Amino acid sequence: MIKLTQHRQVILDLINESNHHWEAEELARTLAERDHPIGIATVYRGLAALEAQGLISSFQLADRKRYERASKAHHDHLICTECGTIEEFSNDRIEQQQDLVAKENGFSITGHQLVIFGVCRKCS
Amino acid sequence: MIKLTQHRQVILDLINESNHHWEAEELARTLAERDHPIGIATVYRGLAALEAQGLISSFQLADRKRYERASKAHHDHLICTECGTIEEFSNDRIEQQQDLVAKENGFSITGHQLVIFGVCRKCS
DNA sequence: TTCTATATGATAATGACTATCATTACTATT
DNA sequence: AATAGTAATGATAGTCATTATCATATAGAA
Repeated sequence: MIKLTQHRQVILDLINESNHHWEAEELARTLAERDHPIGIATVYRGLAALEAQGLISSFQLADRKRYERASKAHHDHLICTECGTIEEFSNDRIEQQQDLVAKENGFSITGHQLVIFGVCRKCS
Repeated sequence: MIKLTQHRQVILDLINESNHHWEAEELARTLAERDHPIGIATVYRGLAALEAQGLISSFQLADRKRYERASKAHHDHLICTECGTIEEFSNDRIEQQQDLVAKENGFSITGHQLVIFGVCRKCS
């Protein structure tokens, strides 16, 4: 049984403070800055445990994982290729078409990852 | 100026032989089996060069990149979480909605990555 | 208090990928 | 044919995100 230990609670609280998309190393650094250092291996294990319990979500961006609150409504991401800004969006038509595509291909859908890349307003 | 050297041509030919989604190490191994060993660093550099020239495309799946022919029509991927099968699909409505979502958020779209996860027909 | 199970931290290890550098290959020029 | 310049190559060291290992600490049940 996966425990929600104090360390994990602290990680979860930090993630739940905002809509930020956290990298593991970023979390470890921020916790250290707040006088709550947690070993990087413990952060990784904690993130895995929290995700397994459905308390946070993650998505892969290039070669590293980003973590965010699971309590947000389902959404996908827009990423600016200039400044790295991540914005969220939700689009029911896309969701419906994804379900349709899965069915048409004989797949029983379990999830998806959609990232749209572009240049944001500020970087244009 | 990026050259299309013999090594790179061999890599390109292998990728163009099929619709397969190749990992770098897989390419190196297959070339070695065909008595055409290419150093892994050379494979990586070759893949980067071929992609820069628009001759192949890639997408990131978990912690590693997959490479495929660029001559395919644009498509996205369905991946079976049981057996790992990758299938391709194209859906104009999703493409259109992505453009709309980008515009609505003030983004000038440059690309996207969409992966739908599920369980395929065979693994149900 | 004791015992058991799990978490933790530090660090070594892993694996995908890249940098370095001596050497080789390619191509243009003479 | 020889030479020069440029880039590619291969081997391997290095980088970095992540995980495995192991000694120790902690939590909770009995």
